[in-house]
Amino acid sequence: MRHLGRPAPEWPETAVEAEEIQERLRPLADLSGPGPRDVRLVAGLDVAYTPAEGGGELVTGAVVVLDAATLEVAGQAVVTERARFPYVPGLFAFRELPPLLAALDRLDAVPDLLLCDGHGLAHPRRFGLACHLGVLTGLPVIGVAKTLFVGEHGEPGRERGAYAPVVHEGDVVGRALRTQDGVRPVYVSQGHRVGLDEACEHVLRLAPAYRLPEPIRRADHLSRHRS
DNA sequence: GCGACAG
DNA sequence: ATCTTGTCGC
Repeated sequence: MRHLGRPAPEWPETAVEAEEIQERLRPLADLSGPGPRDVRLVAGLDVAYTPAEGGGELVTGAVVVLDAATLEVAGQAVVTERARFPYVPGLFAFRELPPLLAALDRLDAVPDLLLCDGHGLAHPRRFGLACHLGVLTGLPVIGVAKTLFVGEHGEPGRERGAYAPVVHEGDVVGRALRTQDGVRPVYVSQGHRVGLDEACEHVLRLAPAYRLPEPIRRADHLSRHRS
């Protein structure tokens, strides 16, 4: 899938510049549902970190594509490079985007849906990694995070499938979704071209046995073994 | 002003 | 994210 990620023409030097980019791209995120009809290939993305020789750090972006029906691996790609931005809460897309876009470019087939670790709409400026990834690739993206970043929510029911809306500054920005009975919920938020209801349905269907959806678990494992 | 803060 | 062993429980 060549040319999905633009050859980064401008990259922020400061946090202020990074925030300006988020503000400028935010309107481009499509938050209208429902989203793609028939999803055949789903990709999970994750990044692992490694200290680099002589200072700095390396980021390893991994993408694992699964057959949405059987959950069997249909493709994968891994890319390791030097981190281009420091970790700043709210701006970590600028750390993970480069290796992820590079890995996506190495895929043979274009996925119908992307699942990334981290938030989408549930972000201080409503433009987390999932939204940024969607705007840059044009693909439908769902954000799945392990911890709450912004907003608050009630305790979802104990059973798999139960959920509670995450509200931030008066807006519903996502959901705390229980993917397995009795386990901590994951935080699902819209990234691009997928409705919230549909996003939760996809996450639930893709997480038949563990807390995190299978595509993300596979990407997590791949990024570690190759970093 | 102080602390907290996706990964 | 990463640093880290065993251990309690299903």
